[in-house]
Amino acid sequence: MSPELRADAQRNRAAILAAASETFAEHGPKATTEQVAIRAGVAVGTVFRHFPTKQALLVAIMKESLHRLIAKAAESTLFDFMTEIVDEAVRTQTVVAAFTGPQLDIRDALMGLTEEMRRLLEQAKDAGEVRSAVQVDEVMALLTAAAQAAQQGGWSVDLRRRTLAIIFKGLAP
Amino acid sequence: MSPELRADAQRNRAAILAAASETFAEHGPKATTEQVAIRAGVAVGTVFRHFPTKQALLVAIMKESLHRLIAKAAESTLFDFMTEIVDEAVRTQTVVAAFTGPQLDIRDALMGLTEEMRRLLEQAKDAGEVRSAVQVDEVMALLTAAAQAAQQGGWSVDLRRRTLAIIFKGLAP
DNA sequence: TCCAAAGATGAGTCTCCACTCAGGTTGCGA
DNA sequence: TCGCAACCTGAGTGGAGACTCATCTTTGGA
Repeated sequence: MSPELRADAQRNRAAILAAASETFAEHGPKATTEQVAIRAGVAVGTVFRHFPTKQALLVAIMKESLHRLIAKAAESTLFDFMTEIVDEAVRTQTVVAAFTGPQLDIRDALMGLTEEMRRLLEQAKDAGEVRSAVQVDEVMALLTAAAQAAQQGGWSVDLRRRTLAIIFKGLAP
Repeated sequence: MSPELRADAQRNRAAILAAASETFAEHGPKATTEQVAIRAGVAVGTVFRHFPTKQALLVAIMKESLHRLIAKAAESTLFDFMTEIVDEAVRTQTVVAAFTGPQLDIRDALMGLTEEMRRLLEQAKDAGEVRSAVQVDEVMALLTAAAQAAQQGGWSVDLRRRTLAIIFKGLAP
């Protein structure tokens, strides 16, 4: 589909993605393009050759974050998965940014995450761990709220566990 | 304490505070100083004469927001108060900004809010509406999380009610 | 090996915004 | 009423950060 990239271009693109992933995870979306370029061992112009805008690069990273999460959902349970996502949000700022991102591509990935949540939710209901009246949007709302606040408020592991415990009790029958 | 302001200066200061309150409530902390100045019918220089930095002005507004909330706590119950705060957060962006603000002055006001929450929490425990094991920091964490997410996610009234209902159930005995 | 096209470079442009200050205006005490 | 200190004004300064592009370098097919 894409007209083959030259070898050096491929190398640089990979380096930029890796660097952006780390940089945005660490400093959030407000990290500069130059920070990414330096970390990738490349000039700013090169970053813009591969990604037309900083936003486009960010979106690529956020999608990657979400897809990594979605992949983990397969072999998990609702409560474990929610815990994992909140923990991941504290680790990498990109996750929370993705939850708030208005970009179309991200909306799609978020929809994918929602689908997985729906599946885990049904599973939890069948196991009698969650009230049958609970809806997915409520679970997603609670999840994004906890993830966002945990990250921005610098919640300790302990506080995260206790807060989630209250939420889980709220979901239980 | 302060050396009397001239009449016009007093008028302008009041206009600036009112304008800033509306502007920041509407557009959040990223609103520009010039937007505030225009709304106050004043030149930018005047804004900076009354408040040394934009941050200082923002802090003044955020403190005001918090104190207004604290005042309402007196004649409310825990669950009603939490609902009210989340609703207010959706209305005025300043509230959420205050929850995340690292400024010292705000930390003080937040402490005041925490004290009120502690009081309402004890009251709710006595009424048998909340488990005695629940701690204030957990309640504050859940509150800020819901407020922040509701505001940034544009939660509908309905979703806010349903989400809070789950949290309340999680707090109940 | 050679060279044209693809790619890389990084100083420079552009835009936005907080903040300043020289010069004009106004309130108010004497 | 006068005079001046307190105020106000808004064009200008400085810095940050996204993005560009003329110029140089590298790749890979002939």
